[in-house]
Parts: sequence; structure tokens; C-alpha cells
Amino acid sequence: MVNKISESELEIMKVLWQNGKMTLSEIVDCVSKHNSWSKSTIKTLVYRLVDKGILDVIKSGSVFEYSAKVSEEDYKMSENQNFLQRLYNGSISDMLVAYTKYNHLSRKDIDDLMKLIDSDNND
Amino acid sequence: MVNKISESELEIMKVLWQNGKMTLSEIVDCVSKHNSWSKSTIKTLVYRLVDKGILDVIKSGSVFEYSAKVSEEDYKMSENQNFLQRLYNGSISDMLVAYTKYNHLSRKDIDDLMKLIDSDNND
DNA sequence: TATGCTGGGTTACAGATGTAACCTACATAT
DNA sequence: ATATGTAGGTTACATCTGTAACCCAGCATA
Repeated sequence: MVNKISESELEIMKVLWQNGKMTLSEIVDCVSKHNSWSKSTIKTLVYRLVDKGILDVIKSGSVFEYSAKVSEEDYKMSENQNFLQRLYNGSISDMLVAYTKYNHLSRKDIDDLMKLIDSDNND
Repeated sequence: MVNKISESELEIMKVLWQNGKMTLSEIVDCVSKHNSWSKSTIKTLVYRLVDKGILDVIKSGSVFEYSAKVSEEDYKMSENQNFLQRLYNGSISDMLVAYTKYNHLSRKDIDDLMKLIDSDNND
């Protein structure tokens, strides 16, 4: 509950999860490839994440390097929970049922699901 | 994108989706069963939803009745999309794979999935 | 009839978020 | 040595959210 990552901040997290440690300018460069934010905006987002204790900063020589304290896995997992809780009373299958009522599952989706069910069934 | 329903406002929507048209006091009564908000808070949330154009108001005789313009189905559907897009690049199966890495599927989940796959396979 | 309760509506206010301008000190070109 | 571009950091500001107090008119009541 504490210190949620906002929509915009998430964009910063994504590049950090992908690239590990990065300097501010690396982050700025990388993030601006994906959207049209000004450099200031991106920097502000980074600082906010640091304030929130979501990013680590370590000075490596003369520069500072930023890195995510929260793993992508952990973050997504807790977001999954939140989401399912908020809309589907925590039930993944309810979500799936609702989802497929409007969206067709692709061949790949179905294959993936089958694999999941199999592996989950016998462990 | 426009006029999102906030976390708190969602609580109002839930009772409206469940009960159809309701007067303000009905909403207040119903919602306060689920949480500890003050009446004012609940009323504010209702008005905000009206402002956002998410609720309809019609005067029925002397009282006003509020009702959701957006169906629960539609709302959830668009939230599903947002969520999947934001974290899983839109792929439901990626989400599922991630989910099951940390959460065990229940018997019911698996049965539901099987049913889904079957029905989706041959239509 | 004056009074107080209550439902309906308006205003408030702090914190979060989206978005960015502004300032400053160092690297660089002239 | 001087002007300038720029990376890093600070401040700003409008809007959205969470949360609620406040105000007013009509109804119940002493």
C-alpha cells in the first residue's frame, strides 16, 4: 500500500528493470525513446522514485547509479493481486472468464494455458 | 483514458452495478456497510462520478436516482486491457504464466480454464 | 410556532501525480 | 580567460484523490 509506483514512474522502472544499474542520463536517454516527456520530467520521476525508497542510488566513481530495489517479478505479482482483488474478488479464473467473453484467445494463449495447467497439475 | 474511475469511486460503482438505480441515501447506506467513510465522503464520490459523466441522474418524482452509465462488463473489460497492456504488453498468457509462478491454481481455477479453452476452441 | 434533525449539496484541504521550467556548476569551444 | 552548452538538482503548478466539514431547507417535534 505504501508508496505506490505511479503510472509515469512505471516507465522509469521498466527501463531500470531491463538495464539494471543506470546513470541519470542513461535513464533520460532510454526513456525518451519511448515517449515525449521533457528531460526534466524524467528526472523528476527518478527523484520521486528515490524519495519513495523504490530506487537505490550509489555513487560509482564520479557518477551516481540508480537501480531498482523492487524486482519486476515482485512488483508485477503484487499488482496482479491488487488488480484481481479490486475487480474479481481475487479470483484469477473469474478474470479469465470475463476476459474471454470479449477477447478471443490466440493459439499461443491456449497452448500456454495448457502447458500451465499440465505443469501445475502434477507438482 | 478520459475520466478514470478512482479507487474510492469504484466502491460507489460496485453498489450501483449491483442494485441498478439508487437514490443518494440508498447509496450512502449501502456503501457505508462496506467501509468506514463518512456520509460526506460517499456523497462527494457520487457527485464526482456525476461530474465525470459516469453516472446518470434522473429525478423520479421528488427524489433523484443515480445509475451507472458504464456497465460493469465494459468497465472491467477496459481495465483488463489497461492492466495487461501496462504490465504484460497486452498478453493475457504472459500474465497467467507470471501469475502461476507465484500462485497455485486451485482445482476450480483449472476446471474453469479447461472449460474456457474448450469453448473457445470450437467457436 | 420555534427548534432541532436530516438529506442533499457545496466548499475545503492536504497529499499524490503529471508535467515542466529554472538554476547552477563544470566541461568545452573560441 | 570568457562565453556557452549541459548534466544534475530544485522548485513550481495545475489537476486529481482521499477525506470530510459546513450550510440550508424541509420535516418531525416539543
